[in-house]
Amino acid sequence: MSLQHALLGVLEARPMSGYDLVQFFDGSSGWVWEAPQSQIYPTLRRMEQAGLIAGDDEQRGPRLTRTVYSVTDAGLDHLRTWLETPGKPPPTRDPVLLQALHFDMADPERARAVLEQFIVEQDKAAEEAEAHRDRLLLKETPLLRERLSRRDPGEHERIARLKAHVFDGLAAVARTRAQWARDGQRLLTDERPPEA
Amino acid sequence: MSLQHALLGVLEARPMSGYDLVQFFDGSSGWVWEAPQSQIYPTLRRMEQAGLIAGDDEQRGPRLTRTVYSVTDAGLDHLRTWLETPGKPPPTRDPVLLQALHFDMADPERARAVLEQFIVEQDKAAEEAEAHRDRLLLKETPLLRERLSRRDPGEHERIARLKAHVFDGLAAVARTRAQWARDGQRLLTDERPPEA
DNA sequence: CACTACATGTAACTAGTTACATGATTCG
DNA sequence: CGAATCATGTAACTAGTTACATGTAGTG
Repeated sequence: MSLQHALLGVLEARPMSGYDLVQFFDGSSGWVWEAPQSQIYPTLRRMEQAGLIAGDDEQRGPRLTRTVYSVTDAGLDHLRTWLETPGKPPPTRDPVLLQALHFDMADPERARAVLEQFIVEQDKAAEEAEAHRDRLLLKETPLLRERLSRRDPGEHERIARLKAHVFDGLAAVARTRAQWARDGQRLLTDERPPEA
Repeated sequence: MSLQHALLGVLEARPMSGYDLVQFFDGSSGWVWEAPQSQIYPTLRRMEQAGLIAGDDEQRGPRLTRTVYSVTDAGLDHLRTWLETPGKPPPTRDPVLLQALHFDMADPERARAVLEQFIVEQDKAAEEAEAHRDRLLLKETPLLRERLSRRDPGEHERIARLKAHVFDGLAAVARTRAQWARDGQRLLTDERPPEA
């Protein structure tokens, strides 16, 4: 269950409440790993029981409490070990490729429209990933700043580059997929003269 | 649940038993959609109850029966409708990107090794997808031949190109990801002189 | 007769989705 | 005082994973 690793990775930058983490993973900024609110709270409690994180209760007003979680040494070990362990590839299961696989049975115009929406999504995802990559390279994002504040300044550039590279990958894949879809649109409607 | 659509898509080419479908989706040829045996049999029964497929019991020897499923008209409608319906993008949840996001906390050599295995996997996946794409273009694969046998010969070339294009996409994404990982390896170990 | 392929299932589990539910605090 | 935001949960469900379980038929 990689949600645990995702949570550890974020909490390593800065201790946060469940609510903060929900904003991070449920909202638009759940960049590399998305998760709904209903998954996060139970996971946090299981992680606390497992000793990976420690919760600290803070008073916010007379009646409202929030629990701020931070990564324990055991949690850091757990994360580091996972990080350095090659994983087996997840099964390929891509809805849009599955659709495209049978586009010969579909109305070409409707199939084009399916790809059109896909292209818009992928282009948008690529732009957002590239924008975030650039912000990381400039060390402008709040979370990266918090991370770097506890690291040797000599490492800052390398860390920023490594983080940025992930979003570069996200963008590159999205661009590749968008281009694939554009080629598909051409194939769908291409009226080529029968070959000799 | 797209497994249903995947099953309909395969059964459209040729009626098959659960066992045949298990070979197709569980084994190495589960190209675009992978699924384990334990998921396929129950799904087939649910689809039969829903009227999407019809099972025909065949005797294989005195005591062994197999059920051969074929797509019903309702199943074909269901598939076609889904095919022409744009889907919302699945949440991004990529383990290797999540690992890479925190490679600054890992031993560079171990992180390199994680990427190395990933590169080998992606290159292999790309090669296999490209080989399959080529077989499809030559109309050499058994399933495509069965499909084409019930289609107007004038359509054959277009159908083969559309199917092949899906595997082209699979390959392109795998190549992109492999290249990303290679760039990551370079970043991990790059000893650059501090900039002026 | 042993081995492989054929053929079909179940049980227990983990992960993820969708929807509902409740109340506190802050700001305008 | 109303709205947005803070804050935390639960219930019911679907999808997917891992492992176990059973027996038949064909081939050498």
